[in-house]
Amino acid sequence: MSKYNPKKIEKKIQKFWLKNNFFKTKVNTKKKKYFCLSMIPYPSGNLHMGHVRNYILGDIIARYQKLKDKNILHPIGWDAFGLPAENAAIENNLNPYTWTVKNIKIMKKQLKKLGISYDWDREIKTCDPKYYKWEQWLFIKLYKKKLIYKKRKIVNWCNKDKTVLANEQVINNKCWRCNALIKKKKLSQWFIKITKYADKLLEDLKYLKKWPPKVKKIQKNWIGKTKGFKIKLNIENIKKKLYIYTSKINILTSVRCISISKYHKLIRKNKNKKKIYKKINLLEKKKINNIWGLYSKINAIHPITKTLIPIWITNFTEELYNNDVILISSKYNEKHKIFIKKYNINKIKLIIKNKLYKKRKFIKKIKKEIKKKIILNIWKKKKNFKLKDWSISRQRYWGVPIPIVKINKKIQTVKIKELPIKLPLYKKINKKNLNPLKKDKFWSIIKKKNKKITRETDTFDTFMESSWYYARCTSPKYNKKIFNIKKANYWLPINLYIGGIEHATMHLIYFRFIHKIMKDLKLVICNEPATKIICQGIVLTKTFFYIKNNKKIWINPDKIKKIKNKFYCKKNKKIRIYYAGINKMSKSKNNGINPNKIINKYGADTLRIFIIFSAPIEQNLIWKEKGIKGCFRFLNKLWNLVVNFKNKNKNKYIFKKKTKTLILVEKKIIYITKNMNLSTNLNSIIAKIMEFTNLLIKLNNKKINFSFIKENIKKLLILLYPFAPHISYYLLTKIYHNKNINNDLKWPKINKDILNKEKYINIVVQINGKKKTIIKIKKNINKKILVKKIKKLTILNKLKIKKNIYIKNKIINFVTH
RNA sequence: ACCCAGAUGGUGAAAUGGUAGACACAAGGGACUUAAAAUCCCUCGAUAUUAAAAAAUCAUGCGGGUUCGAAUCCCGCUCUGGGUACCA
Repeated sequence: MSKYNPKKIEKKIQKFWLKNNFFKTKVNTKKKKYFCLSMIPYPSGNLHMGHVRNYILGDIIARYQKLKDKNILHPIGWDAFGLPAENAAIENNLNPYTWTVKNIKIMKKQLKKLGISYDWDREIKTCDPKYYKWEQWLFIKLYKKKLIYKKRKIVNWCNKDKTVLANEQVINNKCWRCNALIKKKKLSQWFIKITKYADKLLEDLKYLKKWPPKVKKIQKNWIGKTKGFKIKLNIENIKKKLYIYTSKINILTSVRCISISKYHKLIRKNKNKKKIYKKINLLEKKKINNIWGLYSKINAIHPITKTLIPIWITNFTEELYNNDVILISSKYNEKHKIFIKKYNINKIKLIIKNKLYKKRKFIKKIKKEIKKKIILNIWKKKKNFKLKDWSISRQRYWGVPIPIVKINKKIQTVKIKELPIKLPLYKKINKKNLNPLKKDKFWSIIKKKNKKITRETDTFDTFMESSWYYARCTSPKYNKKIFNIKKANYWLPINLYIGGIEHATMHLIYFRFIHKIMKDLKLVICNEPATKIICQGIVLTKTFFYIKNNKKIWINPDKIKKIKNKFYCKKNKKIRIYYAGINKMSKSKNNGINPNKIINKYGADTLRIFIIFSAPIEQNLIWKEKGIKGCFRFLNKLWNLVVNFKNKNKNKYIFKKKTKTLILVEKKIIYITKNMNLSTNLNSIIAKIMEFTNLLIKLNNKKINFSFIKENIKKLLILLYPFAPHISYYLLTKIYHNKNINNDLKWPKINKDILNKEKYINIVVQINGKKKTIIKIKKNINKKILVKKIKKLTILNKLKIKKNIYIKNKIINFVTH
């Protein structure tokens, strides 16, 4: 053994693990189970540091739980459908399949290099017909349960991606993926009734005790439950009724008008429809962002005063959100106030049933009437949710075909026998034809016995695939059913699910929802898919671009050099580089830092330690390579410690029991174990392991008891094993003189008795809460003796002590005031 | 606007009512070396005092409060980040 050469040993150890099926998922019925899952990646090209953080964290916990002697399920897969593949395919003249498969290959290699403990035989690819067959199956089941419907609705439309987006996928009125402004469009779409589960999704949040409170709060707000009243209003001169939901019923005392969307029935079925739409068009053209309204010339009748309330068409009431009918008053909402002022809408007349009142009495009277109606059960309280049904169809090619056919204009699901409906693979896809399925008449039109059958050419939202994969992971090759129910119920719920906070309202809601559906279909037993979640922070880095043909072109920070506060491209200094601030690492901004560079230079273990040590896991991390040397140095020190120790002659060591050191070590192990169980403070755990290493190096130089140090080196290497598995495993094999140390890989047991051996202890002496000195004294000493001893010290001279407070074995505070 | 989280050295950060700055990075000094790298040792929040050591005072965004004792709890403010954005 000589110098620490990570490249060599990591390769060697990885090969050994693979050869010996080290990470094969096994079930030993005597042991507990642990299902550790990191959200599967989208195969975008290269792994970047954001991925690395996610998968390393999962690996640390999975390896730790294995040391705790549990059955481990730690699977991986690829969320392989989606738009970027299509866009990249168009750009590179490939097909999405080839592009995706190529990327999976690259990223798989990188994950292997990081030494993540996956059972690769269980890998899942969502673009595999054997996988999505069961998604189509599930869809048909839901269709039959009447949880699926097709409807023309206002939807969010991204003009750049040419597709529909769910509400959850719209961020600041922009597309979550490409950041283009969203347009509202009326389109026929497939929906899944997530609203039917809204109450359950909200209620069950309280059982998720190990979920980050932040995620729960975001979900709660997103579901947005309110309790209010749905009231029926008559309309002047028209037989139709108008239903209004409001959570503040007292708004009836100050209502000025009613606002409806331009698509409301009253407008769509109006005689003057054409005229009205013409006017609306003019208004819309004028100023897009301004509030506008148009009086519909229809009036509703106030349910209590019986006076008329004008109905306005406005641009801030849309069917897409909650109701498309709302009561407008200046009292509750700033926007409404502005609207009322702008159009000078009159106050409500102080008349009830033709009787004039003074303002105060008028309000009192209305409130009384409202109460009456509630007590008489004429107006009933109703729940209302902000959550809307999930639109699951997309007008793009690279996704799961929706298993629907039209037979003579009648919509039907495909027969289960016929599944999977495979997505045809084309050599190329054309920029002008973004949904080639539509034009592929071989695929979309089937002729059977004079019947003309046409297929649905929309595909699923890719969030469908990621909503149930975790259950499939329990039996990825099972082909009789969606998954092996026995196995799913053994492994579920997920013990730890790891992913980014950005999924709080998207994936993490869909995934809970689909789980609840699967529970109702009796496919799973447990109530929630995951008992614990960690949302790791985002990895950020500097972002740069240059301009070519009036287009922003993002350039990787690796290719940039800073000279005198100006940025230059390393290859071509003439190109003007613009700095775009610090952003999330992503393919779209070309600012992903490839881990390969660091692995090649320092090894995977150093990278693993560094990314965990740099910041608390929930916190965002601005990528800086500066600290990485320190982590490499630490592993080198460890290496040298073991090498030096092994090369030394046993006989030189003096036998001496070191209780003090034992206590120090035990305290560290207790701290580390406690935090490993909670998966918290991982950065501090590394700090503790560093301290432990430094301690052993010191002791080794002092030539203390050979076997004592040997035992502690073993402990140290095991504690480090989840974080830096290669070097730890390698050094352990050297210590044990055995290549297969499987049986010795066990987390050290805590021995609290050692702590009782502690005889002397440090006590902090304070005056008025400020530290003055520290004294070493016998543990559990009597307070009176302690005070006597301290009074001998000069610090208390000339002070009038009024009282003292003693915290046992910790602190004594003398108070003078 | 509303809701949530946060603000600690030159930097990443420890400390969840009890010794503020653990563990690292960077920096400076020294040893080894022809030199570099690597390694090892020392200094490292601020202030003034001292030959030096020890000790002292001030420091956790700002202003108050509770407490023997506050980075931590409470009230008010400033800034930063995140969520929501019409149904009030």
